[in-house]
Amino acid sequence: MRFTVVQRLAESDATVGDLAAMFDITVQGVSQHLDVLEKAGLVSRHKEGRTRRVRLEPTALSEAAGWMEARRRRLEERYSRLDEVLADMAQEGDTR
Amino acid sequence: MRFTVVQRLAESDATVGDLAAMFDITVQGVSQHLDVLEKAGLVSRHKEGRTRRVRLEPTALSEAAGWMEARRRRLEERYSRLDEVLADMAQEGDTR
DNA sequence: TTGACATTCAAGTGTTTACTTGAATAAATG
DNA sequence: CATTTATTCAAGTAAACACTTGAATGTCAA
Repeated sequence: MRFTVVQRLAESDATVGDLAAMFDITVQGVSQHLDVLEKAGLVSRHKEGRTRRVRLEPTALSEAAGWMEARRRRLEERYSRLDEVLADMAQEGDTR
Repeated sequence: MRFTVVQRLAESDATVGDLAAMFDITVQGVSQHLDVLEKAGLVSRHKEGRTRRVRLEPTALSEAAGWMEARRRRLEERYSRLDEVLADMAQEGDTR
C-alpha cells in the first residue's frame, strides 16, 4: 500500500483526497500513511488553499537508489570472482 | 529486521545459524525471514554439506535500484521546471 | 457568519507480522 | 548404526499495522 502510494506520487503530486479516491480507502487512512512516509522523509505536504499538495521527495529516493546501486556493484564483482574460483576447483577435481 | 538481514548479506554470504547468532533471534525466526526474502527473489539458499549458504541476489537489487533511479530523475526534472514557473510567477507578482 | 469541504486527531478493531517453543528431516561424524 | 549439528515444519502468541468511524480544526465562498 505505502509503496503503491509512492508509485502514484512518482507520476505527479496529489492531494490527500485524490489518493483516498484512487485507492478506495478513507482520507483518514491516507493521512496516516502520509504521516509515516513524511517521518521517513519520503514525501512532504504543502498547504495550498484548503487542500494539501503531497509531493514525493527526490532526494530520499536518490539516497536509497544509491545505496542499492553501490551494493549491487560490490556483489556482482564478488560473485564473478567466486565463479572463477569455483570453476578452477571444478577443473582440479576433474583432472585428479 | 528484514532490511538488516539484507544489509548483512551485502557484506558476505552467511548460513542460517550465522544470521541467527548475529541478530540474536532463533534460527527458526531467521528461516522464516528467508522464506519471504526468497519468494521475493532477493536471496537464494544453496545446500552446502549440512549447512546452507544464503546469498543476496544482485539482479533483484539491481532492478529495485533501477526503478528508483528512473523515478528520481523524472522527479528532479519535473521539479526543476516547476521551480522556474514559480520563480516567474513570483517576479510577475512583484512588478505588478 | 454560516455552510461546505479538506484534512487531521483520537480511539477502536480485525488481520498480519515477528517472533517463540517443540517436533521432524537430513547430512556429517564417531 | 547412533549421535550430533543445521535446518525446516507446525502451531501458538503478543505486538504492530492498516484500516475504520466519529469528532475537531481550518479555509473558502455565499
